[in-house]
Amino acid sequence: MARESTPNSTPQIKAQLIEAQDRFIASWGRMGSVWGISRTMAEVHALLYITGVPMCTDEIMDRLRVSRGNVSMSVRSLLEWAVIEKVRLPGDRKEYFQAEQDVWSMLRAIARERIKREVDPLLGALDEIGELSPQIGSNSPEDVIALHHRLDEVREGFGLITTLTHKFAGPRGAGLQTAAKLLAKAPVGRPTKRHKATESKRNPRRGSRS
Amino acid sequence: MARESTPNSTPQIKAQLIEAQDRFIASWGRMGSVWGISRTMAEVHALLYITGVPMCTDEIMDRLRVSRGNVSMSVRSLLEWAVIEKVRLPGDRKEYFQAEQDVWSMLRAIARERIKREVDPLLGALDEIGELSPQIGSNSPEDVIALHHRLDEVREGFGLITTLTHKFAGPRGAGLQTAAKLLAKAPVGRPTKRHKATESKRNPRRGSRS
DNA sequence: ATGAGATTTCAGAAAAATCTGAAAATAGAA
DNA sequence: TTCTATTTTCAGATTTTTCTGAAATCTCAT
Repeated sequence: MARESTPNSTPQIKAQLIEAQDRFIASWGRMGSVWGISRTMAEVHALLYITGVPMCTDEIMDRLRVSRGNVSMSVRSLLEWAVIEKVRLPGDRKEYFQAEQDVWSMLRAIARERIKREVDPLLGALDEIGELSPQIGSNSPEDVIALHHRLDEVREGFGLITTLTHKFAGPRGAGLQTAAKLLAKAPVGRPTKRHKATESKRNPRRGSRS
Repeated sequence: MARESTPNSTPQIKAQLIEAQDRFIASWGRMGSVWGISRTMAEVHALLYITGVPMCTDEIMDRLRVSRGNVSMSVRSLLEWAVIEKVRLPGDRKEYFQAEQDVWSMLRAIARERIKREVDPLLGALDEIGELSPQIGSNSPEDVIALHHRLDEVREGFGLITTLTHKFAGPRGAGLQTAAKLLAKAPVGRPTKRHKATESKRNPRRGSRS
């Protein structure tokens, strides 16, 4: 039950531990920016996850060397993502935060959020565009038909992805993990015969320029 | 075979068509920034995909209103992603570009690239961190054990994801589509019983504060 | 209610990403 | 090879995102 420190902890080991944590935090933070979340937000999450210790705003500020405002906003987003939660310690007025400790729940949260922010808006836009574009009649010009065809394909592809995400990446449940294991065993589909340029046979350039 | 224009195309319809294309391009471009690729790169791809027409640098510049340098760099990235390809028209010195027309191939490319840029570096870092951190002995302090445990969990989770991606998102083949359909049918896993705070029983704060 | 401590907000500062434009490099035709 | 259309490169400009810090707001024990 860890008191002043943990058993057997030499200062030497403690330093290595912190070094390792910092490296993890840095890597996770770097990824964060690639995921479209701020570096700090990712770092706060990494810190809470890798240490497993609930921390308050000041502790996070000190450890990551970032401003109070930044921590406040990052924490709020993480709470929305549901990958950390508030903890109150009796007799302490501060709020502490602790990370969800199950990796899969974390991965599900990431998947969910990304779909929400990336795919849903696209699907919405696709619907609007479909309505707005010239409707298909008995003898529409071929480029109008092609447009609808492509819009439909994109909608179908991303639609399927959204459905799957809702199915497997709910905030609770072993969905993602199940899916992953299922797929790991499944045989992979045979390559399709290459059909480049499904649409533009030969080269449909020339004309239809301006 | 479309000559001066397409059959039945009134100027009215043509305008609507272009309007719809532009909206698609704009949406795709917006998504691009969320995917960590530049807006222009996404727009170039959208333009080539939605029109289906091979275009040269100047045509892309004119349609998207961006600089030559920007188009050049975007096109290069798209070629690396393998979602567009070069086309040469005999008797024309310019290079034309045309988009892969199969949505799934496009989705696979996106998945592949994201894994390469986001997950692979993380896995590399995790290995390094594992070596660098205090090694586990017969009676290591509990926080060192916990660190290794968490590093392993993360590595395992993302490792599985990488494996799946390599399996299902190769540049050829119907892998992703197969996987998606497979999953769409599969029964979803039963929710796990909630086990919050797996790690920190009670509240392991106090002490170990430094 | 009061007030000390804690959190949120947000305008402006700082940093990062993206884009431009023109010079340099390249590549095809003759 | 030479000439020229085309492409690439990259320093600096622009735009976007993120961060800071302090004032405003909130909240809870008394």
